[in-house]
Amino acid sequence: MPNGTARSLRTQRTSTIAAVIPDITNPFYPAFERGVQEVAEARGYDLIVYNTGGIAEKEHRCVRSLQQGRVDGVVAVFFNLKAEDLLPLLRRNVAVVRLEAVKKQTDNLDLPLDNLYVDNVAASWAAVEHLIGRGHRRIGIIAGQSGPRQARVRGYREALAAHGLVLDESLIRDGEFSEDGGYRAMEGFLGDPHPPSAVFAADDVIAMGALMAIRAAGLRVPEDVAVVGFDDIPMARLVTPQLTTVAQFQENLGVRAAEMLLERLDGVAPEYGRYEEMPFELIVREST
Amino acid sequence: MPNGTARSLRTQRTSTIAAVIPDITNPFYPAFERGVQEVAEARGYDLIVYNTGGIAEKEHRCVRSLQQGRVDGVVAVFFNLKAEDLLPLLRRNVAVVRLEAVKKQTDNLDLPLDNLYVDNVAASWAAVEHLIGRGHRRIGIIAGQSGPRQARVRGYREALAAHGLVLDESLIRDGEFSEDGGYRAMEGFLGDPHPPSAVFAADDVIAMGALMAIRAAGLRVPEDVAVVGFDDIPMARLVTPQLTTVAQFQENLGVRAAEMLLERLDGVAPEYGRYEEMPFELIVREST
DNA sequence: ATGAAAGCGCTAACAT
DNA sequence: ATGTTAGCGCTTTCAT
Repeated sequence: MPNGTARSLRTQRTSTIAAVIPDITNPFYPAFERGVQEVAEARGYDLIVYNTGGIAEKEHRCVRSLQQGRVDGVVAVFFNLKAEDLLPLLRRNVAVVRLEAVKKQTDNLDLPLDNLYVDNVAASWAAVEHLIGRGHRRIGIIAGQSGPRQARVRGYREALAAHGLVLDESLIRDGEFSEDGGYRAMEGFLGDPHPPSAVFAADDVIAMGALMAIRAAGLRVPEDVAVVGFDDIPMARLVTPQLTTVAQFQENLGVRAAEMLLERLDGVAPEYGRYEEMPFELIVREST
Repeated sequence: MPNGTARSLRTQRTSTIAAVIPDITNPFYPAFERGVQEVAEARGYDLIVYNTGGIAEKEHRCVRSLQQGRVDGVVAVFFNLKAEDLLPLLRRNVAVVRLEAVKKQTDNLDLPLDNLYVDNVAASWAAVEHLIGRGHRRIGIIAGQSGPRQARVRGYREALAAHGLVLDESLIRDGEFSEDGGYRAMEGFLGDPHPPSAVFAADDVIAMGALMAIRAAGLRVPEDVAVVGFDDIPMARLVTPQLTTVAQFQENLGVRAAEMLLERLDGVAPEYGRYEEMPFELIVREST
């Protein structure tokens, strides 16, 4: 049985890739990781996983660790790092594919840095438009705090504007991307003199918390308050009422990201970075 | 920035450990992985993750891959491998900690192989006894197919016997550890002339499927059929009705397993393998 | 075809 | 204290 370390030193290839994600206990990521792993494994690569908590300092530490040459490439979901922060990796010839929430035009056209993204602005727009179509006029958003937050709030704003609805800034609430954050934000809404009749939760975990808060207040979904989520995590169709949400097919995302990475490692990728858009789909269930 | 590969070759240490799990998309494992990672990261170790699908052939392949000396130690949940299958790793001085479903007395007393286990027999016993205490006399089990299946069925049998209930073999159904498996098995029960009034699902994912099948049949939980699960995955308290289940605190499990591994890597573990028992707790919610 | 040897980038031992 | 060197186990080149 040959020694992999020695082989790696000699060949300058580690047969290992890294997945950098915020938090594996957020139900969005297991399927993503599995997607990455499927293709990695099929091609004989091991997978190292980093959890950054979506925290800038840990993301930086992660990049530093990856500079040690322990991996051939990395698939990453960064909430804070910019393309320039990845330069040390690229210079060391470590390939990088990022999962993004929007297409950033200015970012990295001249770097060999690939990007995959779901158009979160359009997706949020679709979610909010669905609510408007159901007759809602007073629609709140529980927005999360980082990562895709900005894109999703923007979709919300644009959808309202497009339909001539006034934007009430008090209808935009922040919370963590956690059930607790969703619960508390929803409690806040329900304590208001004019609570919204529908709420767009920036992810399904937040939506779960919102659902619980609505039930705890003795109200009904969707009759009293309608709820849309984002991500279509496995739980979404298991709760009562089943959650209307925006699917972004996380396993596919992982598969495609890993494929793009391997294409680059195989030297068959274009010289400069690609931006590849991936589909979303509004899944209408019972909560709206 | 020093080259980690060269350093590893020289020092014979990789500063990497592996977590071997069946499937990260089973909601039991993300928290376990995170527990392992917390302590690994705190001690400067990277974490490689393998998904085996609980399949014997992939578990073997995994061991072979780990023999290449890419890791210092491994935390593993094997469904098929025995202690002897791990000998190649131990001989290569790769430390191993297993998560088990029972204490196997005969297995590895003379190997430097550590084990962590939750007493699945006692835990299942507790779940079934709870059902009996609620007045149920005809109790089914949906048992899964591998891994902890055997221990959980044994707890079920022993609890029934201890309370003088006759064991009806037709009340033991297999399914995969999946929502689908649970759904189909529950459908089967409901189609019977004498369906059970309560069902013990061998894990929470199976229980989710059972819940859906009961609802689809127009019946109510717990009035028509009571359901207990196993694991206390995050979903368990989010479904309606909230699921009664046996918690085994998976993040703790991951933390302790990683600690045991690092103790061995630090040379402060006893020469021969340890069996360490971890607690479970029956969490009574609304489904029983 | 088979075999010998150089060297990947480090660290630890040793010599100065 | 500082500098030099051997060698970890492989792969690949080059010589036979």
